[in-house]
Amino acid sequence: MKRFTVKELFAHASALANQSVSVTAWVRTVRDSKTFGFLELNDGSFFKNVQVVFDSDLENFSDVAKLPISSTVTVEGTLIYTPDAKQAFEIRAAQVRIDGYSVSDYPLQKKRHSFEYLRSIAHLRPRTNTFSAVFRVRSLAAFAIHQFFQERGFVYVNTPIITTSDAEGAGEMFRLTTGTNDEFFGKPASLTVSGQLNAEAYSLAFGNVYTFGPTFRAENSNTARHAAEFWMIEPEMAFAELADLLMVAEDMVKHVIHYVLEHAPEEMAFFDQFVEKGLLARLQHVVESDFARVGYSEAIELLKTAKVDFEYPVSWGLDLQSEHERYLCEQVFKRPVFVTDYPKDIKAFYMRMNDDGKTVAASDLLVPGIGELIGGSQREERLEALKKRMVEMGLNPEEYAWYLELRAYGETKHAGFGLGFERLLMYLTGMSNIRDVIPFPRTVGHAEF
RNA sequence: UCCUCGAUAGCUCAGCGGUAGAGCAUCCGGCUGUUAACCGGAGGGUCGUAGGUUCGAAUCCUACUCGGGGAGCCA
Repeated sequence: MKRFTVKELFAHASALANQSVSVTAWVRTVRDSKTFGFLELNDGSFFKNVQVVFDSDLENFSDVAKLPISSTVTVEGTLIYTPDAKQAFEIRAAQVRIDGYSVSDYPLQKKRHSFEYLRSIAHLRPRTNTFSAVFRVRSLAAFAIHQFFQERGFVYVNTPIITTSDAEGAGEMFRLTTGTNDEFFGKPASLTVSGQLNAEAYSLAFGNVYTFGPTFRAENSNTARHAAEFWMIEPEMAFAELADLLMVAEDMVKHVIHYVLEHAPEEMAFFDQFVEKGLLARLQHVVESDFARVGYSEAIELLKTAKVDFEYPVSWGLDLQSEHERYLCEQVFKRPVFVTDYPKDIKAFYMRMNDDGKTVAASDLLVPGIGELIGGSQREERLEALKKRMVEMGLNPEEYAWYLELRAYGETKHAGFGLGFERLLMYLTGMSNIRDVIPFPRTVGHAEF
């Protein structure tokens, strides 16, 4: 008898009507009465469960009826097509073989659990509806990102996880040690906080490149949006200006949304119903509308004239606070918004100075509910200007010798951005805590599992 | 790191000075079409830890630990 996955059964239910099928899966729930019962099975291949009807003709009827949740069974039976019932089809069991017993203290019950509790059993939570949906979407979104860049000729570069450059300017680093006093690499080494500088080198050879890999920040952040280990996508484009970069960023976000809506409709409908009401309408709106663009200076004016009492002051030269970012994208523009041309003093040394001498060609993409999803800039390609900025910001140009050589040997304008993959997932799924979109999250004080 | 809220049964919570409760889960029984099935019964707790106030503390006070939310840092 041919064995099918649950996904295959759902895909071909009408064609398989009245045929003999076999499926091996875990028991999600059992309901029984005196002479018959129902099993709901899931084998991980599909979001929905397959319903199995079994009756007292089975020699092991009472054993099956008492199966603890998450036991493993192989069912052989006839597929009954039931398009008018709550389930599209069911399997009338001729035989239920018990492959492996679970036990009655299985921590996942047939009820809603809090996300906090599920975090404490991170090894089991992928068996729940919510996390099954989250991590399938995570997989699809990762593929969609590769697809987007590959189709546009970007070269995927694996930038190093271990780095000895001491001040990439993107936060606290984890120091690496072998446990002895020797410096394995001859000098202090750390886990990377960004692949950007390395990606720039490759963009000045291949033109368009992107990285997609893990990133580490040793910051004592305790929020729903920060983790010590997360994944980041960093495209870098030669011969490109800030405006070119923003177009790519917008197209990429839309592509990923489109892809997951098309390839995970059951999961996305589940999020819309149980995680964030209105999610599908929100994403549809994003795909169909143009992202807003506003200069930092104009954004400051909008905030100054806003009829809202902000906790933090607004004035030109200060960085935008969370409440300001939220006001801009949620109240003023009601969609994702690129804020561009920030004051040079609140941005990194490598960002390209604008002609006004006060602002740099940088942009953050702010989205409702998440805050900063993307941070990017045109890079300073002019060797002397770059050196000048490094000195002004207290960096030693000698430590960036190879980075400066990129400018010396055929300088050209180029631009890139960093996208926090988990933040994108939060935006796609409506999940509100970054710890719930990473399989085994690492945050301050937490690296279990 | 700061602010704030919280910690009571396996899970989600109520009780807020006077002998510890509910729903779900578990176990037992019933039920011929269920959909987080339903109905009946049972078992299950040194009320986060340590100290204090009080005749008496889950309840009030202090410290600590852990967790949620917000802020900063950022992606």
